[in-house]
Amino acid sequence: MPNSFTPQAAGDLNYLKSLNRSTILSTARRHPGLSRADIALETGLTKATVGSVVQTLVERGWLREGELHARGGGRPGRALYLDGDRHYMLGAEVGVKGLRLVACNLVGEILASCHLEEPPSDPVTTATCLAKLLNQLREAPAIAGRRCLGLGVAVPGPVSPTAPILSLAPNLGWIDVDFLALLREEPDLPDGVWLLDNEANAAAFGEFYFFEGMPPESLAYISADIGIGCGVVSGEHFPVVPRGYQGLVGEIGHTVIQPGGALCHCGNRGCAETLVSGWALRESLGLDIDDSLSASVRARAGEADVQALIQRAGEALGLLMLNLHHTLNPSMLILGGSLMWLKGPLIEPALAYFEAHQNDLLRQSQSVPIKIIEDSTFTAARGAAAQVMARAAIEV
Amino acid sequence: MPNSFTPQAAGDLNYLKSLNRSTILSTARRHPGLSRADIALETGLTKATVGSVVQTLVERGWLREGELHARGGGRPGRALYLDGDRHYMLGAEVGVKGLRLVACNLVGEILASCHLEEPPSDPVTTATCLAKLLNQLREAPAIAGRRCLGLGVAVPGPVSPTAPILSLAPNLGWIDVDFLALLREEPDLPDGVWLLDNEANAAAFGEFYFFEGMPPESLAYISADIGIGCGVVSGEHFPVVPRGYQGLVGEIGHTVIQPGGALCHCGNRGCAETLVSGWALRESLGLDIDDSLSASVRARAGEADVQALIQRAGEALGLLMLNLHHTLNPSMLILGGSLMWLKGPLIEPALAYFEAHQNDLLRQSQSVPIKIIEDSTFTAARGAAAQVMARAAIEV
DNA sequence: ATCATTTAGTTAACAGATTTTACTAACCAT
DNA sequence: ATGGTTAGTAAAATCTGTTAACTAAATGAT
Repeated sequence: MPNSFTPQAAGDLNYLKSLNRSTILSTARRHPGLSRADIALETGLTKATVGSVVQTLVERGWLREGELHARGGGRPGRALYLDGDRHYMLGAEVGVKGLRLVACNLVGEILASCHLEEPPSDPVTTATCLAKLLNQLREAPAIAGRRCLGLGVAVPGPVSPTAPILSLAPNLGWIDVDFLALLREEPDLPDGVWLLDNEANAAAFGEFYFFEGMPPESLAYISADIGIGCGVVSGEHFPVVPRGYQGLVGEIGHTVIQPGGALCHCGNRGCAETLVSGWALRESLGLDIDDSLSASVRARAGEADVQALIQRAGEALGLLMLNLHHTLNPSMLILGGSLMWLKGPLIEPALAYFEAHQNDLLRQSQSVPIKIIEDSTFTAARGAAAQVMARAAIEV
Repeated sequence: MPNSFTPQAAGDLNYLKSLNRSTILSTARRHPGLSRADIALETGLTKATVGSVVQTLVERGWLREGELHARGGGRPGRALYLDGDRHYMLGAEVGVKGLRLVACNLVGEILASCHLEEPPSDPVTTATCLAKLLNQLREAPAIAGRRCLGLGVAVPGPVSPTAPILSLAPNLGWIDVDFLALLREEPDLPDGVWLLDNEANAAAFGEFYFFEGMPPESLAYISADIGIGCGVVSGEHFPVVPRGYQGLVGEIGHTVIQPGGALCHCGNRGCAETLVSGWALRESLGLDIDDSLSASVRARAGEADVQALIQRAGEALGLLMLNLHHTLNPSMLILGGSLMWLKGPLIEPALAYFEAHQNDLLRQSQSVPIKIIEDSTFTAARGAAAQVMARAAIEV
């Protein structure tokens, strides 16, 4: 059952209808090609109910009928798929280094995208700029004739769990920004579901929602960028991103892993971010925020202290993964963010540390698959779009 | 909406009925004394629905009518309360140092309790012993005439999220024990809901479910005992304990907070448990597992190195609390477990560390209330009983 | 004391959801 | 072709919460 399906727990017949519609839709999403009868079996609903619900979902452009099943026996079932042709969602990421935008369809394919490599200034200017780019994106031919389900925006900082407000983005210098309100001031933007979420949460959600193949029970997406954060998702039909009381779930960059260590910009010593983050590594290498970290590291790859620095960062990342496993215990780990451009020299020590320090609690059980996203340019933006779809799907 | 309400997401009319009944019951639990009309307002259901549901809940002994409301205006409402007189739940903790048993009623009052201070040996003997004690407990006069809702058992180790099996209890030397199956072999035990859960999870659930006054949005219960673990709960009407993929959520004792530090029994170095746990402190003081830690510490309170040891343990606990806050972000922290007998010398450094290291991410928002349970003898057992009630309540 | 007013709670008719049951559709093996 | 099997649909039945009208019980003004 969904945790975030409706704000209140009690429900009427309308609610029940909507719940079952969403469940059927979700079943079709997670198992493409099932027939009505398969879905009935899978969900526990009757053929009659599934039949009538599927009919409305097809009419409204959420599902499409595919080929006939070819398993012997009686009458073959008609395969059902999410309809990728009649809707789209907008997703955007306001990143420290620029804006990234995507439009994608119900199966997670990116229909059009755009990125502007220019650090955002103040919220108002950024909103205006983003609105302009969004409207440009909507002109893309791949989108023509589709209905827009809404807009999701990912931001580099914790978002209040009770209101769509960015509490703090240290790397942008923004505090308590109601970014969606600013966007609403802009002309010509589409209606629909509007969402704001933390960048790591959005990315995690997207990777989970649009997972190719058998989706994991849960996953954590570690976003290793200027700062380091993490988003968690779990839940079969209605994936839930735990946010915690103040939206700090997954703020692992500020967990202390080296008491008395280097001073962090948060005021504490020994935060994970002092060892592994675009911020700390640039500082150690004497780079500016705009400099390319991976290029510099590659250029100085021969220097022993640079090697040691990256090695230490990798090990810290591995330690974070281990600690994450003992606190959030996801069934899969995904590594993303611009630090992945450092590739092997960072990633290998991280994986090695993680492997080498599996303790009794873990060794018993099967190991945790780890996926690395080398280019996560649009991961968060696409994830924000996925969140829009998930929300829109419960209203249909 | 509940996360653990039913295994499948789709629902029929029966499900809807059960959902609303549970929601009404939960509303009465969380706000004792509301009238039918108040509950209707609170849940969004109509007076008619609430009226009919309340009638059956009163008939079945879950709710009782109380006094008339005294607010001016029209006809006064009739206050409703959970009925503490017609049911009871059994809760038991299989602890490293012995067995603890309680029987409690729907409002969380302990009607009868029992504890045996003798370390459990093998699972079978322990099950036999526990069954005997449970049946003794059921003879208690305070229980006479009540219906038993079931039995919850708390154990000192992770429980598989998919089956009620204790995966690993290092301090008991138990591995993959199906303790409930062993209990089922014993004669004369009552029917009803049977549950097995980790001790910290059970304690956390109980503190949340039977919270006196306005319950927090979520809470984490840190169990500081021989080992150190943590349980998390959140969810208004249907509190959920996240368990993770392998039941390791909250196994914070094995998060590494001092890389290269002392060797832990899990094989790694620098686990939190090497700094703050009954196990590590006893080892440092040269004590046996059966010795009283708090007595020894009090006896040697004058020694500087003992003071320093406890101080360091307290600081490590504070650090754990801080890291917990940045990963699980509960709205309230509860400290329990036998280490709390060390009182001020342990607790004060922990609180001081936690206060002193609030960083920007936290300082913004309101501070986190911390509650200390000095005597948590029956906390986990009562929590297990609470879990039984929660489960039974959705079936009524 | 009586009456209007207000709120609480109940009752009966209603609308809407899923299920049940029966049916038709479509394929395969004999 | 025919029987067996599975997919999907249609109509009746069942059960849910809602709506609307009612009764019940208190307050306060007359």
